Amino acid sequence: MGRKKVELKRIEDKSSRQVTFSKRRNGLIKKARELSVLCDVDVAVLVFSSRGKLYECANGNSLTRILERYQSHFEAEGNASTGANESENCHYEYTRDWTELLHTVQSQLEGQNDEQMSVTDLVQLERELDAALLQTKSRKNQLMMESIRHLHEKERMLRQEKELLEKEMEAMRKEKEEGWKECAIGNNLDPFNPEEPCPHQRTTLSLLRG
Amino acid sequence: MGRKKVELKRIEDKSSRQVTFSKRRNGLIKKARELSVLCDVDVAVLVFSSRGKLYECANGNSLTRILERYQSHFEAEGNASTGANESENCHYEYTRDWTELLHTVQSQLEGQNDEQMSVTDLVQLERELDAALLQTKSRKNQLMMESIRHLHEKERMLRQEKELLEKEMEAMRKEKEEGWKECAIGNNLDPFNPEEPCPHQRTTLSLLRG
DNA sequence: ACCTATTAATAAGC
DNA sequence: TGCTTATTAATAGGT
Repeated sequence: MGRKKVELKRIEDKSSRQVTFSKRRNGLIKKARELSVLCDVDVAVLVFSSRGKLYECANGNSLTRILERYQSHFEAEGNASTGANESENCHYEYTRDWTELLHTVQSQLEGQNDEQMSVTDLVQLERELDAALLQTKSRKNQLMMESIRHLHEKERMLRQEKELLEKEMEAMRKEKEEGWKECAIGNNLDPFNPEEPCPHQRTTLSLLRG
Repeated sequence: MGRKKVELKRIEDKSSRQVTFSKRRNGLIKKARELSVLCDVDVAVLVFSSRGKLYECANGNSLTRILERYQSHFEAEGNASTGANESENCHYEYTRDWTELLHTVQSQLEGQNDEQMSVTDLVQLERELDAALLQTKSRKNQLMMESIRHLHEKERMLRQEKELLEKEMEAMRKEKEEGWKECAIGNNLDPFNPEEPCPHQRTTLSLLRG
């Protein structure tokens, strides 16, 4: 889809290859996003340029995305709580750790780390990432389950209200019919309705009866 | 790029969504393959359908190898003759019966395996378990999100119904008041009620009036 | 980066 | 699913 049709083979010219890479990479990611939104599915795209070790990803469920989200979240509420209780402190500590973690991973991915990390370091890193991931997933699940529970409760309440309304309505309908009947045959007041039915009515009815 | 421009939002009609999913998934994978060939980079695409099925496209080795864990299965169960190279077999629909996997793990745990499993075997086993886990999580998420959406819709409906009932009730209340008033001042029948109000009533009223 | 002629993807319909 | 076609979207090559 350009000025010329292109063959499906490696572009030999380095510059053109780089340009095409950039354009098509963006296109691919855009399309991945569209697919995930339109069809409501999870999509991940990873692109490893052989040299620069760049990587890209699309859609919410990937590890990277989750970690990024956590990072921004952390940065957003940065000055918020000054550690009132233990659990808040704990949370703060964790997110702080994660930010560091992210930086570590990032420099890893960018190859800027000058291959400093030993296998032991990497094992440790993996453990920490696993922990972060676990916590993230746990929190996500918790929120989703809460949401579902809450919605169920809401539904229950609404059903109850509706039922009540329907009953009231039925009662009203009956009462009205009764009322008409009684009014019609000259029985003045609705015995079920203790409310004073407006003095005028009482008077008028007395007159009729008398 | 079709007969009509489409909004970037979830396609609500299930059937259209499925069709679009199928088309765009193929398109995405095609583009991924083109990018990897033209620009000589490693690309991985993972797509989890709403039912948790995994479609993937991966080429190259480096870190992508992590994602290639699924490939061995297809080489195993498909015609192995189409071996060729990795990037050729770029598109799979991954469906697997996990029962076997579980049996393997079980014998592992029970030590009945006579520690036959080599590290290589265990690596493979880990990969397969990872895959199973991924698919399971994807499916779980899908179901939870569906549930939430559904509950929201239900809530909306119930609110609407309730509103309607309240309006009806208000109308009824008004009507009733009107009715009482009219009855009281001697206007016999409810002009809004076309139903024949039982002959007896009519007779009685006539007598009263006469 | 931006610009368009051109090709490629795809929405709708069958 | 697969095919067709009117349209839109992506992008190759140029600046």
